[in-house]
Amino acid sequence: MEQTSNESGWRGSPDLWLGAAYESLLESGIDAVKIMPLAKKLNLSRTSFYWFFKDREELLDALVARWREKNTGNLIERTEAYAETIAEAMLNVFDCWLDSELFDSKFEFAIRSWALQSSGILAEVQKADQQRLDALARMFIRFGQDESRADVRARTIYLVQIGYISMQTKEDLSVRMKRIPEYVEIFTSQAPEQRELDRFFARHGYSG
Amino acid sequence: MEQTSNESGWRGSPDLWLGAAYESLLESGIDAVKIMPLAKKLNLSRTSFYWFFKDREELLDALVARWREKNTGNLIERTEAYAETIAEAMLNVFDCWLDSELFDSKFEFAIRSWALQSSGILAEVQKADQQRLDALARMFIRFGQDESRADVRARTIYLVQIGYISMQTKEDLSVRMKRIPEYVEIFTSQAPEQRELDRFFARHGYSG
DNA sequence: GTGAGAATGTACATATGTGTCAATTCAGAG
DNA sequence: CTCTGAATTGACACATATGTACATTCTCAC
Repeated sequence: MEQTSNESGWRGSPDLWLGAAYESLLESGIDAVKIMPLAKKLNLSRTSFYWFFKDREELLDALVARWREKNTGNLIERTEAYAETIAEAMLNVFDCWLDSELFDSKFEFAIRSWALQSSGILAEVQKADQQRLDALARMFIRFGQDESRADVRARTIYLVQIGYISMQTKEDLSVRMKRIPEYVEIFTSQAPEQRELDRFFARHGYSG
Repeated sequence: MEQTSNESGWRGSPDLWLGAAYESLLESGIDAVKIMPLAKKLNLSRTSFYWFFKDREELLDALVARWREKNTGNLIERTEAYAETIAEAMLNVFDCWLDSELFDSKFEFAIRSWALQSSGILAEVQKADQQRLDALARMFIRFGQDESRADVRARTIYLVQIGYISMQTKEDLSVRMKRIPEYVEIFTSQAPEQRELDRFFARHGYSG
């Protein structure tokens, strides 16, 4: 139910409204992020919203900022993590797809859907895509792939994940884990070592 | 500007409204498919809509039906087309991603975004995903892959395409064509023959 | 406790959307 | 030419949204 920054006796706060906006965005898309429904959800008078935000626009901007800061940063960080082999590096990136602390898939999907109706958001999304693709390609190059190969492989990995998000599948951890070795092999042309897999499974609390 | 079934002297028709709805859906998402804006777009009185459709609901249903009939059918058909090698079969499927007559990517994306806010649509989309994935897996099995491998590869191909759609990239034909051989190799572990590529390029009016 | 100002609430003006109904227009058959 | 019913329209009732102005309440520091 999201109830941050409520130390002071006041009921509302920018974060409270932003949190409610976030939830509505994920559940029903940007057109559901309206002040009246949010007020009802928070049991606050609609107009008190305007004490914290100039208008709806300002709330939406805050929402985009939140997304920008979370998803792209962590992904790039994972592409740069220490790894001995390309297979291990790949598994580092997979961390993002399994840990919602690192990458918020539902948020990502909601933002991309929003991009359909706003060219400003579309530009944001495409900037993020480029940054992420570049980071992935750098990873392949670091492990000795030539540039064109690195580019297509970076794309493949990234597209699979975006596709996965867009499918909105709710799968069991074990189902997804079973596919991991095969994915690593497809994306890197190199099967992961058992110890690499074990390390990966362990950090996601899965016992193969 | 879409102006089908206008033989009779009347200005409106169910198809005219449906066409306008389709355009608005693709441009701005399902929440933009409202009767008032459509009427403005068509220069018709808002209320004449109700002569052809019971209500907005009925229009949206017609929109989903249109999608269902187009995209899934053609994709499955391409997975079953004649091919001598798995690489050639793969290229048959790629036809869909390059020919908007076979697969309407923007339509697909708009429907998937809609699924975010409607559980009915989500169910439709997930049924379509399953049918398409099954067809792709059957293709790999036909060429001798074991079931688990076929499943992951089918997924990879499909997810890449859904991801591509979700990225909403507008790329040059030549840029995409250059990546084709590499994709075939990643997805099938088999490089395509030059003659296979040539046949593919030819049917998409591209001279390598 | 009291005052300042942070936070909330009520009332108003305005815009956009849905759907019904009764009146009207219009194309084509007879 | 005129009748008929297909297609169109404007007026109405209603719901939901935004944002402003002003009054009110509540919390905390003093």
